[in-house]
Amino acid sequence: MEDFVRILAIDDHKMTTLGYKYILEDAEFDSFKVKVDVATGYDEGQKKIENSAKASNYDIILLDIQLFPAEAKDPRTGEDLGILARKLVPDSKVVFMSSFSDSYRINSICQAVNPDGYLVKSEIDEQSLIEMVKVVRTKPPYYTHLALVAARKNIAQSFKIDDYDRAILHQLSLGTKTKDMTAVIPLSLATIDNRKRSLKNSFGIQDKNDLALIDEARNRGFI
Amino acid sequence: MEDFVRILAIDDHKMTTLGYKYILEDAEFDSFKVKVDVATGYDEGQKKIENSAKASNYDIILLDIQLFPAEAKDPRTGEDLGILARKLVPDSKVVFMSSFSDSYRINSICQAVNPDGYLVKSEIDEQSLIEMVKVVRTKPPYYTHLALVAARKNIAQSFKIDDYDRAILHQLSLGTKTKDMTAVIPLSLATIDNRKRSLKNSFGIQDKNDLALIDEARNRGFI
DNA sequence: AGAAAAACCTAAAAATTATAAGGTTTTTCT
DNA sequence: AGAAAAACCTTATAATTTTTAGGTTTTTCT
Repeated sequence: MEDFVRILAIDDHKMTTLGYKYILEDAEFDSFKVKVDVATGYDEGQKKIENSAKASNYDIILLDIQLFPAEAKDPRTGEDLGILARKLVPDSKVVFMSSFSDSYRINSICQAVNPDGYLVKSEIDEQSLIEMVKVVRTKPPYYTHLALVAARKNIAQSFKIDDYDRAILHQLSLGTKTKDMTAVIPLSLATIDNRKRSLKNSFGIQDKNDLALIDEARNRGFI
Repeated sequence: MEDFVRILAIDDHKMTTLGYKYILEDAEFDSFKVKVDVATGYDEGQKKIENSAKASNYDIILLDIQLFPAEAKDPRTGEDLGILARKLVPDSKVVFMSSFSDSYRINSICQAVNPDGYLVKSEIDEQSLIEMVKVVRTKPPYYTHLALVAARKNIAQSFKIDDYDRAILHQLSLGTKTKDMTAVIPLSLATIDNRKRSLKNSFGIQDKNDLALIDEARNRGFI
């Protein structure tokens, strides 16, 4: 049996969508074949999503975030199309492809759309693109490494860690003694001390020592 | 006339130093040829720097920062060799090659050594390596793009810009209205207002509007 | 094991930053 | 051009953070 997975790829660079198309349509999947429909630009993408609501849905919608040249100042982004898709075709999986791994934007997108995938373009290659289709189809979500790191940063940052905290953690990880940090960080020893303590609190390791703090900070991706 | 530029490349991966050697010795320079001496690891590097002080100096010393495996916990880094070189052979140019573009470390290195070059390894290719030698020889310093961005960040951060400030700048750049930012940033409107004002002060554009703030933030690499 | 150093902790005063509640000026839209 | 909205600014109070000036406990070195 030959099942078809239908994908819509929206990007303002036609070459990019065609790249996705050729790679995915040529790829060998176990139990299905892929058919990729492409849309160049915001308006064409919007139309194809709207049409798909009336006819047969896409299985996966690939959305570039930046759909207008940076200098165009058009506020519409792939995020808006994602929201639209969620409303009109809730069964279609939505996957963002972005050239930036900026954690603010990833966070805002995750809150607004909760996508089934998020790929940072610099991390995409043939393998990961094919893998993404497999994962998103059966057990979403699929995040590339940088996207995951950025997303996790935001979750961790629900308690706030600022530049000073980061500098302290960084110095700790270098093995700088706390008393010598005043030379590098413009805060008093007491404050550095206080901040270390409150970091330990935030991390839930209040009665552990500096090594545990370094460990935990590394685990959470702050170092 | 065939002038020789003598270079010492120190890295704990022999393949890396050999890469530099073959690229630079094969390259065509206008008025000179290059001779690259390699040192694998900290101790060999230290010895060659010490010896060069007694005999003929190197023109350029290329230093990897990480000279021990990450898990080794040895606190000695290329930075220490840089400090040594400045003391023993002040006429040799010192250039760091680092795999991270971490702004804290770049800053600490710039303060301790004030290097004639800083290259982020992911940005190095044949052209840039050759270009680096030309620039460092005649009109240093040479910084790759990421190193420059990171270094500039630290200079700008002499007045402190924290996560909230960055979030505000980011929202501004997205075109979010100030009054709507309270939904995205956990601060009161008054505070966001205050912070925008003090950011303008810090940037020296106190009587300009939000557009000027976005511009300036972009110039300084905060957006 | 004992001394010295560093880490860890507390309390209170000083400084900074956030907020509330007003105002004025500028921009935007019809 | 005029109304409405948003941006911009001020002042006073509340809340938080930093600093100072001491402690105690743990770690490190001889």
